[in-house]
Amino acid sequence: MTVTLADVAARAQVSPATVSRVLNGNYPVAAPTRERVLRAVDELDYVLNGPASALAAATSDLVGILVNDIADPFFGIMASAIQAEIGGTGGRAGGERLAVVCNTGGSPERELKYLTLLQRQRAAAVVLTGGAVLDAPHAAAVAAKLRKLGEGGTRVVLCGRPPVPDARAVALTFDNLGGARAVTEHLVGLGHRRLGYLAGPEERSTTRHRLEGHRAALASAGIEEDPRRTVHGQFDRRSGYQGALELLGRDRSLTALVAANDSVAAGACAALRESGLRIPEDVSVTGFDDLPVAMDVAPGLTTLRLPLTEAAARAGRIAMGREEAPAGGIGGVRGELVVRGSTGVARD
Amino acid sequence: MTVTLADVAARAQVSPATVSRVLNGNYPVAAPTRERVLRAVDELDYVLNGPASALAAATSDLVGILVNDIADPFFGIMASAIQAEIGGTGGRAGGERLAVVCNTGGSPERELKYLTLLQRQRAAAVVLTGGAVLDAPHAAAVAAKLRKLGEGGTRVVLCGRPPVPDARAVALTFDNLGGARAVTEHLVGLGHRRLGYLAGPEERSTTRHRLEGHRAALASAGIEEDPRRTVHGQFDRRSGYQGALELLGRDRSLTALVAANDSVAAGACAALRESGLRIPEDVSVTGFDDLPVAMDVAPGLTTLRLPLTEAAARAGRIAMGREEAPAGGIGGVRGELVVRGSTGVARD
DNA sequence: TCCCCTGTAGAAAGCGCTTGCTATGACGAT
DNA sequence: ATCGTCATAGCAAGCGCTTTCTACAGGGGA
Repeated sequence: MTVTLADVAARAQVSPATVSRVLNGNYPVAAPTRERVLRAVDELDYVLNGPASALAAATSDLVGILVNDIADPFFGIMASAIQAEIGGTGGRAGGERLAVVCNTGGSPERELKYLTLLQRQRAAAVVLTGGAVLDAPHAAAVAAKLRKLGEGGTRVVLCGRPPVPDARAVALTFDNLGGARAVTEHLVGLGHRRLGYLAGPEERSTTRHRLEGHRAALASAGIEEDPRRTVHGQFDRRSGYQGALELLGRDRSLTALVAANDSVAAGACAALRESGLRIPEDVSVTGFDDLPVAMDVAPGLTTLRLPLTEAAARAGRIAMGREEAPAGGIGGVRGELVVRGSTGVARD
Repeated sequence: MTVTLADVAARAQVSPATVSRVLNGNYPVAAPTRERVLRAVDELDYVLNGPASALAAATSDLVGILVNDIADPFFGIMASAIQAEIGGTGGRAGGERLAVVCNTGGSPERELKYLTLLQRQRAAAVVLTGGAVLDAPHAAAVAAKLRKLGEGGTRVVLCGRPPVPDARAVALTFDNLGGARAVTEHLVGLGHRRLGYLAGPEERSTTRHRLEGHRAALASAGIEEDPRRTVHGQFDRRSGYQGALELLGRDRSLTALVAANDSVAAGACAALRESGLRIPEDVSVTGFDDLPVAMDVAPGLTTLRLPLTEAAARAGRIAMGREEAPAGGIGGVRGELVVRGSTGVARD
């Protein structure tokens, strides 16, 4: 029924071993023989059986990319950049891996499930992107799983995620704290003293670090922290919309809204518009990440640009073994404040 | 080194066959035996070897999702919905498949490459989303590949893609033509007679069909078609921006800009704003798809809402064999016009 | 001339799992 | 008491590939 290695071997009048070697290109095969084999492969339209190959070789050409939400452009952009580095060129030796994106939906269970599935497939590498869940038991479970993956020969790379101790995993961390501080400092510099904060999901590392940066900036400006000026939600537009209404309902005198990311900020802008508040005259708004949407809201969003594409591409290269891991297995990625029209001097 | 089925069998004092059957749950195993096995699995922290299993069973639990551009929310949303249906529950029998998203970047070569890779992995199903490349040789190559996949037992589902003849593939097609006509008719109804069209990549089916719908609406309104009022580009924001400038440069008297999708429309809005033109007083703008960005541009985008999530979920279910394929293997999906602030009566 | 080295190909032993077929009790039926 | 029938469990034969080890030429160097 299906064509196998043996069929090719028969047709090319060589042994299966030789065919395998031609296909993998990691053993000397005389040129005429090679050509004969290649011709047979072509004539029979032979397709290697992946599972069999993976079983025999004890590795596969699968690379997993875990994302928290594939519908979120933040992850779409990273996944795209990683995959571009992975879907490379030629043979097991060279590259030619199947980059697969797995959507965890931010759920630790599904994250573990996917890691197990990838472990089961004996994946060549795994790249985990975005914030981690900080809940201790889950963090421990994930760490254990990553450790096992590493021991099993799977290369593990974290991109935009805190390092995992003992898990020979390379981590590229985003400077969320510093970035968030820069954003809030910008606002403070414009005279804002009453700022609302639209945070992400409570237990997420990204949420935590950005919030810390915000608070650090407030503290060093001598602004007292008021828990009623922070609301938690998801990292999406809807949460931004609802959160902004909530914050404004609690305290109409806020002059600035700091959002956990650009999608949230976009939602906040919509809420402000509908409330008849002008941006930035009445309320300034800031985002984070600098996704395309930052340019679509009017006025353009002041935000912190994260070099997502570059960082993700680097993660992909490291996962493929085409680039050195940073010293100590941990590399930091910094962002850059981009000032657009959504922020202005505070009213009053 | 690694724990195998045999280890589990030894520990549970049963044969490997029994362990396999407990794990797959498709053969009667006495309750006490089953429990003993399960306990052993747990104690040894056993993880099934996917390749070995796939080899022996001649199928795998991989489901491929092909997208043209993972960084585009259009595909992100669909991938997310498909994956949600696929990353189901329990055992080979029940569902528990590994949904993997493959980013073709719109390139036919990569599309073929991924299909081969999936064929190589003996994927259980493949879902292809979004427009197809219409170039004849490539279309034929893809069709041949899909046919082979189908013969190999892989279920093939097309979502938002034209049907492929002879390739026992289920197709869920979007009514791009009808939707585009509705959009343009809306504009014509508002008195617009000079409309620019920002099209997608030339050879893409989506581009073609939407353009046809637009032209059909113009024709039935007795508006003469002017090729200088159409520009082609990518399905992204940047193309919308540049295309709008180009179109306006050619003919400043346009009163409406019809975009191939929302991202393009968002770019066009930015271009209009920068050109000092008001939306919709000076120029009306329309999008297509109704992605989140449609609500972020100001004013909100009049667009054609496609039920992406529903359609994709359905495609996922069909791929999993959990839902009947539509009669004849082809199902149509219609959109709905959503009128927001970006369109108004034509000036003059 | 003989031997050893280098280059190339084959034989064969698995990799870890699934599954058709067979074996074994335990029962109720005859 | 005897036998057919279920319900379970084991045996063993692969699934299609990789890779170690062995075999065999041909070609120098001694």
